[in-house]
Amino acid sequence: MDLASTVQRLFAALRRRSPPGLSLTAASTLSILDADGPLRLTELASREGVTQPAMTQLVTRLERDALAVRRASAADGRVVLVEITTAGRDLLHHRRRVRADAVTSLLAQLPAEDRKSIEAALPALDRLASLIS
Amino acid sequence: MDLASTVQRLFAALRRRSPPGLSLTAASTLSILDADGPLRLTELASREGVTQPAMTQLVTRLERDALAVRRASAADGRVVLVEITTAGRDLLHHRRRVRADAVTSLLAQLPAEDRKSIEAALPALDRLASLIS
DNA sequence: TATTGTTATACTCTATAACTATA
DNA sequence: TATAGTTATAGAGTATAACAATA
Repeated sequence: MDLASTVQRLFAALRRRSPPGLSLTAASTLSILDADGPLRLTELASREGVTQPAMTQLVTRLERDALAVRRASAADGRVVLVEITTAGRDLLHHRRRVRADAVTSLLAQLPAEDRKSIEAALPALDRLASLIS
Repeated sequence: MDLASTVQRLFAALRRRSPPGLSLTAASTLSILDADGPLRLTELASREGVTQPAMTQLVTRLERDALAVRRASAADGRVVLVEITTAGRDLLHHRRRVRADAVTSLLAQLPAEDRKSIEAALPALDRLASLIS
């Protein structure tokens, strides 16, 4: 029983219950844009750990779906600033709510002591995630 | 701070540090074959939560890479039995070891009480994962 | 007819290499 | 020349629909 396998199993399960229409990377990128405002494409690619061409295409899809827009930088003509739209924000928040509800209802099926230990470990797991990023 | 987001962040981080050469679904499918022996293609698809055509293609890739083989069923001529090879088993175990080592070295960077609470929650998280599948 | 699996087709997502535009 | 981003190309991975073989 190791943490990596457990995380993988949990994630695979979550993914299967996620509403479709937004890939993992797309959702994660929207989260960053939601939290940290307009960002350069290169900065986004670096934060997501994907290549610049991959981010170009992802942003193109997000823009096609009206979830984000490209803007020019006044300071540097080469730079593209990516910004989340209201529709993007709405979709993101809706997905989060749906997913959180699903997890909550699953947790409710566990014994109380299991819930308690998971809840107690959450801040530590969060710090672990921050450590890795 | 919710569990779903934390799991997603942990998984994204793990994925980025995973050695290449085996996708998430490929690794997960090999795990099933490793643990539960030769299985029918339909059974594999159902356990992975993917469609039958998707599993056909995945098994074709695994077979091409010599990680699994197709076998005929003596009892039913329609059935394909998928079996992990020694090379598949070796690769799987190697990946697990590499990943477990990475997680261990990361956990070592956390305060002792964080490690303790994560360790304490692991069985509960495992049960949660089983619940979802 | 029902079940098992494959093939055909299309889309997302990713990478590397080559390119364009701006600094 | 260096940097920011795009385009070209290729491959993995997924889905739905249509098909072939076996039961």
